[in-house]
Amino acid sequence: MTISTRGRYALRVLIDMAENQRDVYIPLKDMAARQEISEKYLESIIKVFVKEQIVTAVRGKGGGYRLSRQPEEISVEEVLLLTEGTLSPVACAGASPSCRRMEDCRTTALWQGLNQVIHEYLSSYSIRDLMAGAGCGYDYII
Amino acid sequence: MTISTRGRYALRVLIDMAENQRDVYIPLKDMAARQEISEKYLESIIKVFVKEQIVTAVRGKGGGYRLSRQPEEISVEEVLLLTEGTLSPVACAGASPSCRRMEDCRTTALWQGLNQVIHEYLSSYSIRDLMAGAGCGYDYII
DNA sequence: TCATATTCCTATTTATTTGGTTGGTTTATA
DNA sequence: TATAAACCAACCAAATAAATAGGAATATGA
Repeated sequence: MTISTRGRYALRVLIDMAENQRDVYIPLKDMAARQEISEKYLESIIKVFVKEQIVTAVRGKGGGYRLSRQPEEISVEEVLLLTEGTLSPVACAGASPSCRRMEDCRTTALWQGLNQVIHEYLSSYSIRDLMAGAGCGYDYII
Repeated sequence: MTISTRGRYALRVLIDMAENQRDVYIPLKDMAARQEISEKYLESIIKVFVKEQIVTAVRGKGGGYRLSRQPEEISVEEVLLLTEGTLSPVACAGASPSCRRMEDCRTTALWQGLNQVIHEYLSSYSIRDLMAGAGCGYDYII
């Protein structure tokens, strides 16, 4: 039951983009250095966000990446769904449950409930909430 | 972010034990057949519950397994912790967080919060709650 | 114009975890 | 004393995660 490096790195790099957003594009290289993540690996992670138009990319010298939306318009759940595929802890509580034991399974509702609390929690946070200085006097949400 | 078959099978077999508990011991074979799980694999899963004295085992002919405690005294969280090792979705929110980036990491609190909601949810359910006929008029919790 | 800096693309590699299987030994009972 | 049960220690195969490699396309600015 873990969130993979892909998801964690994705979040970190989107926060990095949000915090360093000026009117320029930020080269992957810079973010990889700041976040101490391999450039090539990060590249493969960021790809899907470009495709989903959460991030805008510009090629060539002077190019780089920037967020296409405001940080508060990007939810943590959305980010993790794109990297992890699903956030459901078990297949039977996911988008298309399929298990021939479901009918007399005692645990289906348990998993669906777990799914629900995870969904509620993760959808309640945006990239903005994770940026330095956000919320409640701490640097972090509490 | 998934609960492995080990955890799911463990829950199912403990529920099976609870539902079929008379004054006799239940052979692994019977439960494996009812739950459609390989005997040998189930054996390797059940081992830890015997060790932790959640289940009592009796060897030899006429032997088998039974719960050592009442179903309401066994929480779902406890069961899953024993099979999954940890329920923390990321290492930095687990029992012994260790990441040299923690100090200026923006996501630590997010993961700790997620950990917390999962903990609260899973610790609120016992094996009893998952048995057929438990709670609220449905066969399942809702 | 052309070296340089960037993203984009496809494939390959390596490590780890998951989900088992094999082949027994030991223990108790009817 | 045959049989049915739990116990034990390896081993294995497939899938997934976590990168790495090597370049092609594209834009800039010196």
